[in-house]
Amino acid sequence: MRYAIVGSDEFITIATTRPETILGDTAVCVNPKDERYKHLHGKKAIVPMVNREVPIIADDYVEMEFGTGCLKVTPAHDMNDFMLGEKHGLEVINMMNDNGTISEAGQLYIGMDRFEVRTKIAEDLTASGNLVKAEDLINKVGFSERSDAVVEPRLSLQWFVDMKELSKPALDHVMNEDIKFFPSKFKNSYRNWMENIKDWCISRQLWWGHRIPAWYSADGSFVVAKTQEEAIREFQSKGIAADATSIRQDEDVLDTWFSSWLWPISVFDGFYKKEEIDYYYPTNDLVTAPEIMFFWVARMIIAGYEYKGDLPFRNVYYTGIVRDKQGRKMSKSLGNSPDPIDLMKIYGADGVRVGMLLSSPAGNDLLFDESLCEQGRNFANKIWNAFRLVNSWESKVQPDAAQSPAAAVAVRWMQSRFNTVLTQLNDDYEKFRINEALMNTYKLVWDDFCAWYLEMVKPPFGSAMDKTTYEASVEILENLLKVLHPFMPFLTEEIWQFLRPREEGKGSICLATWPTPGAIDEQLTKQFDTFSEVVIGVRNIRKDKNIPNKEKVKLLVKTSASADTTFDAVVMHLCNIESIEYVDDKPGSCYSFVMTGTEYFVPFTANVDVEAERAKIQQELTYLQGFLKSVESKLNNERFVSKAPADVLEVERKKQSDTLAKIHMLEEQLASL
RNA sequence: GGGAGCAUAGCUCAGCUGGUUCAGAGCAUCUGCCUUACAAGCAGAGGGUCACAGGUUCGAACCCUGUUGCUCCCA
Repeated sequence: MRYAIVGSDEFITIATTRPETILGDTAVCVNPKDERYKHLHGKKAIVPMVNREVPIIADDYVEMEFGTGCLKVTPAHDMNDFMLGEKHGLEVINMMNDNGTISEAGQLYIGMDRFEVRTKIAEDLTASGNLVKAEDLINKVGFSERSDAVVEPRLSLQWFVDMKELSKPALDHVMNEDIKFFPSKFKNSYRNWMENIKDWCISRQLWWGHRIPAWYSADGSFVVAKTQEEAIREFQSKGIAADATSIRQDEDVLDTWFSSWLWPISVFDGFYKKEEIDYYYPTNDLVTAPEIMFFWVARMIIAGYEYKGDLPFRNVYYTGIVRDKQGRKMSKSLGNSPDPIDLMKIYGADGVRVGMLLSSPAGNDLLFDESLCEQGRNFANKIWNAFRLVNSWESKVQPDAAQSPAAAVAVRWMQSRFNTVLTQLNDDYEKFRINEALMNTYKLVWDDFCAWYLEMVKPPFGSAMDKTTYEASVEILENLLKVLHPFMPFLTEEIWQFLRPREEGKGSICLATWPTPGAIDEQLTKQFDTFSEVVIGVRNIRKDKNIPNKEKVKLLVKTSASADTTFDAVVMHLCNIESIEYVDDKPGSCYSFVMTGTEYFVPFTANVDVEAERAKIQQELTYLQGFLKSVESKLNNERFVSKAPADVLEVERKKQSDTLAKIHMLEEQLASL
């Protein structure tokens, strides 16, 4: 469109996608550096159709390369134009009604819809010779999420809360960690928001909500009051005439967060009653989504300090957002959320719960995948089967049966192991590493309890179970149920009830106390590590050499240290070994494996492939020699030796000596084959 | 436009103060097993240029700079 310049026959051309808004134009703006328009600074232009004279102003805001480099300014109908208007003291003409039709202030097309006017005004501009060119282009237009109407910026009167002073304590107390965020990375965006906080617009043009308690009198002044009667008294005390017919309440309602920010207080009815809020406030943990950190969390903290003079909660745990496999947020409107009830029918409530939690690291999104629920169900099934096994022993218990050495060490180890993991779990929870707590619980139950402990104490087919081991097993399982309970409330309750008779009405696992870690036997832990490697070593030999599990084998041990027989009974039990013998000399004709300072031998059975044995040992040798080389190159590096701390050096030297010893043993073996 | 964050195995993620074999887990994959709690299971195995390019350091997935790609929040 072209705008005539006052006092000359020159025109200035401006591009717009909303030509109807020229009815509200109050300036034309160019970039001060733009040579094309320098001579126009301070002059006036005539807005077409309404023939209003408006100033031509200069501002850096205008991009010279965009469009014609010349901007029409409509402060009432564009946010950036509004800012220009404030800066340059421009007139504001609100040319649109709130139903999207042209208002009286627009002068022309009054009462017509804005889209009709857009077409009509193009015709009229053409007729008057002011339309230079029309072209199709694609631009970004906002649509209402609910009604799908095109959003039209329009100047309106709103209520704001001055946040500057109000928000200061909320920033400080999060920065100094009086209130902790998990994960802490959210402190950064919180600080950025709080340091640049804007006043809070609290009025909304909606039908439903808390209505703004502001009242206007006939002369346009206002008061804030709880009721109409109070408002009238308030007006009268100011000497303003007011009665029920002459005053009216603001029709706007409050932003939904304006009640939510009081939630930590109002949930205890804390503005009116003392008893509950005095007991509970401040609470411990708030669990919520990071996307409402500003809307809700920040404002609850602000309100807490403002109205209670204290923090509302100590920790804020931000969960991830559940997304579908395409990465889209799961939402009701998209309909991409699976029905949890259907999932529960397939995987069980606990299975679905575990599946979700397994992959929900704090602050990261979770891409929902049904296979996670399947994993949860499998875990539940595993626990149930473990219970079935322990439970089956009840009838096999013989009071006078002696506890086997294997079971005795297994119980001691499992108790110690439980305490180790429990300590870890407590730390995980302390740091809100919920999914790690779950994974550690999962491994404690599946690997330590089911795969190792139960196998170690399981009596051979047809044998009796002794009372000591049975009772220890029940107690261990009870403790496991307690740590599982937060993740699998239903299953653990069910088993809890079956495991022992419980007192009517008082026997729920919900009422059980979280276990406290007992002693950890470090020595036993180390012995177990060796033991488990021996078991794996024997299993590998059986597998590689096709020695059936049913066939008993012998195990020979040659060790430079004194023999440690703590776990021997368990090795025999788990690997079907008829005897373990400690020998001084390397036996011939054996399969073997090596661990630090100790060699293990299983005598050849039928069908030995000596060549294959040799190749295997050679392969391991090659690897160890390469490793030794890398360690030694480090140790031969003078700069490493002189600068690295003593303990790091010590570790490297130990690696060197261990490796040398291993290589020596393997070479001997190779020679003896 | 302003701000924050992320990039490690096929997938989802750990890796906390730079230092225990050029990296761990779960799932998935592959190979063997219906071994008396569990095949929804058991025993094993393979799989990685830690986005890319520089730099600092005796030593970098980790610290610094740049590049690329992605995500979120605000206006």
